Amino acid sequence: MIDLKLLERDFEQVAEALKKKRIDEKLLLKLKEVSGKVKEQKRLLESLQAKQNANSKLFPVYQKEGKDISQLKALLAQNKEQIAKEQEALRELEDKLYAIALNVPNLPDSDVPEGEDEEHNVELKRVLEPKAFDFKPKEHWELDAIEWIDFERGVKISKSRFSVLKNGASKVARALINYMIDFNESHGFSEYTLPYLVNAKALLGTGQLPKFEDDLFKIEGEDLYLIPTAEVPLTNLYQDEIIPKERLPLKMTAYSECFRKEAGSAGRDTRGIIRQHQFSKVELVSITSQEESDAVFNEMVECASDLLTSLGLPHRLVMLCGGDLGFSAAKTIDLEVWLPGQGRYREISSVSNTRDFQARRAKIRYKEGKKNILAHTLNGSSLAVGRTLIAIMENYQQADGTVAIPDVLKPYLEPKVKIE
RNA sequence: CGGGAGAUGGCAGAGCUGGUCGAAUGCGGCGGUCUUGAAAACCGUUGAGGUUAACAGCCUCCGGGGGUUCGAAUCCCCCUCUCCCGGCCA
Repeated sequence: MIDLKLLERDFEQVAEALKKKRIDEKLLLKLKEVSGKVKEQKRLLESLQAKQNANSKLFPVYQKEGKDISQLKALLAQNKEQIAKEQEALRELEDKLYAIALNVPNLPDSDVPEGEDEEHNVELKRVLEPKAFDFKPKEHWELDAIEWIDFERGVKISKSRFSVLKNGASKVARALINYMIDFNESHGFSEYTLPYLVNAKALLGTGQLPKFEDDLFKIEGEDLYLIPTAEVPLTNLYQDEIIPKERLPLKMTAYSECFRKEAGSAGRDTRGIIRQHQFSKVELVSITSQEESDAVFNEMVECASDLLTSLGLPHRLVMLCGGDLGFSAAKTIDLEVWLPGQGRYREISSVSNTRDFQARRAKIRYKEGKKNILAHTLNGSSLAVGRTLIAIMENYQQADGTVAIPDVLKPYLEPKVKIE
């Protein structure tokens, strides 16, 4: 949630920043107005409550003195009625406030480039040269000689956009998960194993709800949803907590399956396993003080980039422009891996700093001296496992249709499995 | 899924015959005295959010929601969660 005090104090700054995310100033004006009304209503209600409290305390005194209390009683009964009325009014205003406020995205950082969509993202750097093939590289779903992915049977037992890995793909995917987690641990992230089902409060905390309910799989009759990313359980581990500052930054990593309805993705990436309803991912989440979030952000980007480099996968870093930035993010750097079959770079990781946006929703704070301060939360895919698998398949494919294995993965595939 | 007990401040744990209770006490934390230093002992301090120039005052919060009352942590109803017993199960 955005800072309503900032909105009140410096409307121009907020409006200017959110222009990058194409948020209409009118909406913000409305928000400011409602926020002001809430405050005013609260003041009114509180003065009535103060009166009620003060007068109620007179009862034991009057009784001791043997005074008549009937008049006082009548007075307070009347006041009570008014309190109920004003309380109802306040509730309505607050509902209105949250209905707007929870749907306003985070403010982009000042260094986020302007732009409509992904066309305007800014490439920061490229790492590793794509290697030259002396044959025409195939796309991953064309490498059918090795029988690594079974699309038809995945659909048969579930529905479209579900698939089955087998043979070498299963082995490599599992090796990747272990490798990534070990890699992250060596960079100071500690490992967690988490629930794949979380409640609405958690999803509200990280910003998936209330606005993006359509993208989530919900369990019927329960207050539970399948997680769209481990970011949700990981970040919310600390919801409603006040963390001593000395314990920051908290750096966490977790493997999980991710589940997304991808309601708006019809027709895109329908072939292969680029875009699935279920996919594996190793995630990074950090909770930091306000001062150190930039430094940790860079560490996370570097961690993901180095991981790709260690796997020998050419990739580039891209700074998202305002229009392409996610709802909760103040700043995002995507890592795009080179897919020779497609002949282009495709997103494989995305690292975001949400500043205090999620922390305000989830009430994640830290204590500095006597003060409680909203933390900064950051998240990033270490790497999406399925897409990494694709990248390995396409970048390491041989002329005969088999796939070589990156050296760093080999220890994770012992005892040797036959990969072909 | 059935039966029983419970949910209070960082933790433990009183209060629950309704009224100066945001809440005793212990532990922990912080500050101090003492000490070469530390421990012990002693003194003080120590929940969160909002309003505000203000750590003055005021309001809200004793799992969540609703009710009774002038007044509720305390009484009533609903929900959720936790623990114990049984059932089922990896």
